[in-house]
Amino acid sequence: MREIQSLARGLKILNRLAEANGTVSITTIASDLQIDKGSASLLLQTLANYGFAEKDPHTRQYKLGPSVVQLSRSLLTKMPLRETAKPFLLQLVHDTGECAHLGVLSQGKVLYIDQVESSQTLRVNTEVGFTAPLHCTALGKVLMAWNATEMPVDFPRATPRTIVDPKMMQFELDKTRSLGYAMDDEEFNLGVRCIAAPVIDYRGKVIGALGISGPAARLPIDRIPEMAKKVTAIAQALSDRMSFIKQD
Amino acid sequence: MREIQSLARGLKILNRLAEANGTVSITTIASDLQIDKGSASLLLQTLANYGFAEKDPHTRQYKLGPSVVQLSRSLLTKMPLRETAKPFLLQLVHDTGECAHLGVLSQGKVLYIDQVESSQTLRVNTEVGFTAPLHCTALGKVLMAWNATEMPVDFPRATPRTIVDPKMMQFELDKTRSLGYAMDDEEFNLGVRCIAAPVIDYRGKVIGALGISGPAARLPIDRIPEMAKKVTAIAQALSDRMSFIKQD
DNA sequence: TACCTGCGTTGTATATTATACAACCACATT
DNA sequence: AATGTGGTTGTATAATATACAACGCAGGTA
Repeated sequence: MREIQSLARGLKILNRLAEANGTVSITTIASDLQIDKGSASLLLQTLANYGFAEKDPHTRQYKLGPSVVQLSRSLLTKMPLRETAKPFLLQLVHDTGECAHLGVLSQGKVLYIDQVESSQTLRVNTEVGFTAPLHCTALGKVLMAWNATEMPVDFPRATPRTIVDPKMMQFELDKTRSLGYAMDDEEFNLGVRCIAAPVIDYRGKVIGALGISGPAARLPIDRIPEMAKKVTAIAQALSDRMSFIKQD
Repeated sequence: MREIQSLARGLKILNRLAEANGTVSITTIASDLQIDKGSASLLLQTLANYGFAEKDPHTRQYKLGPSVVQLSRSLLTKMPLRETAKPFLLQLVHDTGECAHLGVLSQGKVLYIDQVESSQTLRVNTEVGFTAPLHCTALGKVLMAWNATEMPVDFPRATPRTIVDPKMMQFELDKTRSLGYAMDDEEFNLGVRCIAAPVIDYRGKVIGALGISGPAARLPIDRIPEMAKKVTAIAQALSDRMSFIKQD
């Protein structure tokens, strides 16, 4: 597998800009990514030429440019899974009263590609594009359970309840596969529980996961099976629908 | 201005993937962008390694990868203009009953950064990321009027009412500057009128535009001044607020 | 089934071009 | 005004992207 170095460097810079809080200086980028200051300058200029980065002419610092927003829209609007899933997410919110998510694998993480909030809260959809670790989210466990290659090497702790032992995780994934759904029991955010189930392709491949999340108080352990039934039912219905979509 | 060729090629490929409908083959990309088939293959592989492109293993075709969605979210959630503008957009929708937009300049086009739909329609925010030509949109005229460098060379016709003559456009921009707002009189979509006003920085720079759009029937010519007053009032209020934001 | 065609990948030699280094310049800070 | 930090740019070098060609694979067709 050959890789074009300068392109790879440019992409790494984009990721670096994305994880920064504000703007970033060239020297910071250069030292973080171990590349020459002058080379970094050229790469940033190129990124800026195409709108992928933007330079504040005053501070001479860089940040992400607007082109990435265009690309994102292009991807999201053409994604059959997302388009198809929308009504199912709405239905799920209606059935459970909790907010619903749709996620896919991206670079060893869960990428949230759609979300429907429960009734009262009318917050906008900024959570689209959010990424979370696989091992401490319900969506992530589902994606791991049916994509063996995607198992991360370490499981950093997010809360006291996070599963950090690989053996325990194996057990957890076995359970997920046999039950047909996964749960996140305050393993990512304290006080929040999630339940997720797989979305299956026309080829039988797990291409995504959908689920609900809510405060632990509204999702007590003894109600989990009942709620999980609703989640798996919707996921199954969506999978059935997806089986007609040949594309991709 | 030096440009890193291979990075530039990679970014061009991303744009090419974005404008495609479905997936794209390597040969198509190579011939469209006038690059060697083998080189294109390497570039695509590199893009795929970082999640910026995705290869369908079956058809061997490529499409955009999920990383762009992450980048987009990172940009949008950290954009002070967008965060600050939200309540003003909501207010504008409340005041006028029409749907409101917020846009910025990107690569010689208007990029829609946020949108609030009027009451009944509950469509999701997929229009974020949409781009339109400058010369036939109200937002675009505003951005052009106060950014002299951004004048495009040609003005392709979108509807019979599109202004295609550069002289006429100069007049239009003069009018925009003196009135403090711009209008799109069915110049982009037949039956749709828009009104937009500038959003101004703490430095006095026009950093964006906000506006409303609605069916011509609800926005007759004789009601334009009255509606424009509401738009400019909100834009002014947002500008005042933005004057406290030093960042960027 | 066998052949053919079109497409993607990969090996390799070449020279293009990215890179590192250093000098220069612009700011900001003291 | 002087000093230091950080960005840009010129230039020589060699690393590396590139083009070309050969190979392999899959799909379609006879």
